Amino acid sequence: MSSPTGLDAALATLDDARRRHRAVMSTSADRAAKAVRDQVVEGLLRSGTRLPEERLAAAIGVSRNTLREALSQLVAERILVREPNRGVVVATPSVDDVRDVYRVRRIIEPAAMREGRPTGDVAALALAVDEGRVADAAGDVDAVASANQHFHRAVVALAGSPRLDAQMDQLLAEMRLFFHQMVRPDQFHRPYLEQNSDIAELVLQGDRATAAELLADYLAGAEEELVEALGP
Amino acid sequence: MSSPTGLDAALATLDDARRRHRAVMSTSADRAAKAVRDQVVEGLLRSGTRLPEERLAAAIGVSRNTLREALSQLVAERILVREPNRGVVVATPSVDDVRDVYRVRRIIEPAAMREGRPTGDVAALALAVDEGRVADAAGDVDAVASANQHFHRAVVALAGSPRLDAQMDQLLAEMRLFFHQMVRPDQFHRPYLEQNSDIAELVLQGDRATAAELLADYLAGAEEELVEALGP
DNA sequence: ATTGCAGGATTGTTGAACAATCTTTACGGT
DNA sequence: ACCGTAAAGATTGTTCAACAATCCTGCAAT
Repeated sequence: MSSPTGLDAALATLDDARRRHRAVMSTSADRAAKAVRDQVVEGLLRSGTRLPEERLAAAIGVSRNTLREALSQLVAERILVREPNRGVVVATPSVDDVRDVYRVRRIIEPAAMREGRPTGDVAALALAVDEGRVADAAGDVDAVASANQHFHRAVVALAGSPRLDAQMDQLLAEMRLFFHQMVRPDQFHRPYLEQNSDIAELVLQGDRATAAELLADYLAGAEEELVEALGP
Repeated sequence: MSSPTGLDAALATLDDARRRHRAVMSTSADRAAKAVRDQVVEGLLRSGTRLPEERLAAAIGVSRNTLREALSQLVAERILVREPNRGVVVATPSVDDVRDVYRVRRIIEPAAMREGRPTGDVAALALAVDEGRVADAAGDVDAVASANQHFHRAVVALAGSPRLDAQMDQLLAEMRLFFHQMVRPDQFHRPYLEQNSDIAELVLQGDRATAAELLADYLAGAEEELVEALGP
């Protein structure tokens, strides 16, 4: 089927490039969604703030119709909440939300770890651990938080499942909302550096079962700490 | 805080009614999304068919802008696929998709079963089993398929997790796409009636651990059968 | 057969419009 | 001063019409 010249391969490469290019550009609505999502995740848009369509659209440089599409997307991601006839508001997660997110994480993360398909990138785990160490040494609290999220994303990526990856990304975005609502989030992530390191070590040694168990305990502890820091 | 008259309760009831009313009506885009989703799930819109915005919008009785919002939602649900500058098409699931959906189901369903929170409705399981028996007795193949889906939805509902429920609904919609692409889907679901019954029995007896194990095996078998029936 | 090129169709995106609904302000009664 | 209410103003939900960019089709020319 394939030609003797390298043509087929070259064509495939070009096709890939085109696909990547389109993925980068994406639609206007996706870019708008990303813009808003980033602001929320970054903590610039706090829980409870209302988002007026007209002004927001103008700020992002997109039409109100397009923005609307973006906002619907974010509502589906549970980052925003729609209040009929009153617009969308940045979600203010309840304790129930924290418990539910952790319920899902406690199921997905250890399971993904045990799954461990060849597609899964083990090195990414170690990388995230290092990233955390560097950030901690530099005293950059936000970077430590980011590294921690990268670690957990890498854990789920071990399963090599696009659907799990997508859901994990959503859960991590929700987690950012939790953090921004904590009273004193400063030192929340730091203690987990050590545990991440232990878990990565176990995975590298091939002992996924104990790694998964450790991770489960870890998550249970983190959940309680978060509920504590959030419950009024 | 509560008044001696039943006023507070009455107000709360009215508020509930309003909320329900709004949930039923929802937005125009949500209704459009449901209309298209139903057609795909029902099998009236087959994999690969292109969906022209103008005609579709007219058919549903909604503006092109609103339809667009609905289509984006369905793309996010993986029921449709967007081909840039060429519109949306009903997704044609690959074997990889089947494997990934089952990978997620094998993780989520047994875990939800083990979770077993008080919120979870055990009776719903038995109900779905009965529904399947009735449908089978009536020789209604589609109804057997529906009952089977209700069973698995009930399994996940045992965890009492809104987020898991939402994901399961998406996965089940994707499953419908798989079925409609099978060569001979007629007798696919029937053999699972028995297994569903066994699992429900175990759960009712409180032996969730073995129920979960049985379910996991069941899912692994179903996956292979589906891949077989789909692989060209 | 393949290439090049008009012409038509469809998508991506915008802007303006309008009814329905919310919010605010101002007003008048008590 | 307090309360409810009515008018005014702002915002949302939704539609329509438009237009550039892109894709598809058929046809002619090589």
